[in-house]
Amino acid sequence: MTNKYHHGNLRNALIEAGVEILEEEGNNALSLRKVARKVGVSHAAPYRHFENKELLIAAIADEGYAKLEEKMNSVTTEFSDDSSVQIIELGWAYIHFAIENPNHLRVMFTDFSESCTLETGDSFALLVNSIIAGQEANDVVAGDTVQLALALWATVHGLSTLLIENKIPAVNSGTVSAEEVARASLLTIFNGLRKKIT
Amino acid sequence: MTNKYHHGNLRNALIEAGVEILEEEGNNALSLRKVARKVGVSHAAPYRHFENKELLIAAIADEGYAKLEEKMNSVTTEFSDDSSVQIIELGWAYIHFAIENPNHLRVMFTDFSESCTLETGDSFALLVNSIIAGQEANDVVAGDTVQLALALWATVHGLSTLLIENKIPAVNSGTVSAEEVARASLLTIFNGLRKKIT
DNA sequence: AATATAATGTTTACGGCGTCAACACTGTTT
DNA sequence: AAACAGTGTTGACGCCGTAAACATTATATT
Repeated sequence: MTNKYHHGNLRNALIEAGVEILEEEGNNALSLRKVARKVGVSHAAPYRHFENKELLIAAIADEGYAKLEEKMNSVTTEFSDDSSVQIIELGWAYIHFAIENPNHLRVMFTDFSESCTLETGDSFALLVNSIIAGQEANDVVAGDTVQLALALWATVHGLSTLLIENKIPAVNSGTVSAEEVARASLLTIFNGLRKKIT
Repeated sequence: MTNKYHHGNLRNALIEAGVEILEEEGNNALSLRKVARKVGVSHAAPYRHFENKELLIAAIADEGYAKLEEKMNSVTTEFSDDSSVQIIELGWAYIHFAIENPNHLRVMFTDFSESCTLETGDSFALLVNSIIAGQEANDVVAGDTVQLALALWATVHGLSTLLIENKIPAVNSGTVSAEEVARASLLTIFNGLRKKIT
């Protein structure tokens, strides 16, 4: 075990090293050889655990989905008493994750593996449940819940990518913060989906 | 111009070849050397016109912004008599462009050059103007017009990326078409921004 | 028109990359 | 104890981005 010809947990070590390189040096710097070097293993060793580079990246993406889901889970319980607040905070959690881990999010949504989708995972279910709760509380408008969730997800995801790709000039120039833009947009969209309380 | 030297219009030829490789073989296949080969020029020739690969890609991205803007321009005039329809069709034009040129859109929003943003270009202005028209027609809710436009843009952009990255299972499985999902989501969001006419 | 100069293209070279095949070590099964 | 499957190493291949030195041609200067 301590003799390092056989590493022991190489697969996980490679994923972890990959995540670190991704976050510290960016997408372009992520190479199989660099990951191997970081773990202290020969350049071909990763091939015993990943058929090719794309599959290592897919595993890194999975790590991201898990991290995001964990975060959204904790937000769900934290704001469980008000479904409207919960929906907004779920959106902000997603965007905040993107801002803090831009390269990780990019990988999660650049990967070809169609198996990895948020909608098939549990994170999307959290959003759907929040909306159902909102509808039951007679606050969120009636309608196809999944359709509402998909539209909201698109908004949240769009804000995330626009922010991390620096496509919003007002944020780039420092006029407003990313969070301000994100929350304002979320409220703009979400208020339209609420029953007007006049 | 001073472009008629050895090859002729090499700079533009490189961009055009790059766009073709991008659309036919995908992002990963786009290399400076392949572009040079396609144009029939030595592998170092591109360096007389682009300082590095990233700048060629930036030029390709600019090409995409121009194409998208052209499309949105024609939609604007085509649906100039109804601002609500106009807004929806602008959104659909954007998403349709993404679906037809997924790799091009990816490049437009993966590029680091912060100079290229839709909001500083004319396309965003088209959307803003449509919303102003909607507000003047007393159909779209009052409020910060740019804020409304940004939120709508985020939704449209989010739908575009989710669709081209195959992140919507119902579309992947063929249950519904991309256009159906896109239009339904657009209407869901947009109806919330309209004054309720009951 | 002759020549100088700047613009453009080529060749050669370097190190990094993804991947493969052949080989080496190790833990497990027989 | 021997065979085997799993895991890691070494070396090789061709492709890549990039840089330097060189070659050619268009334009400017005389």
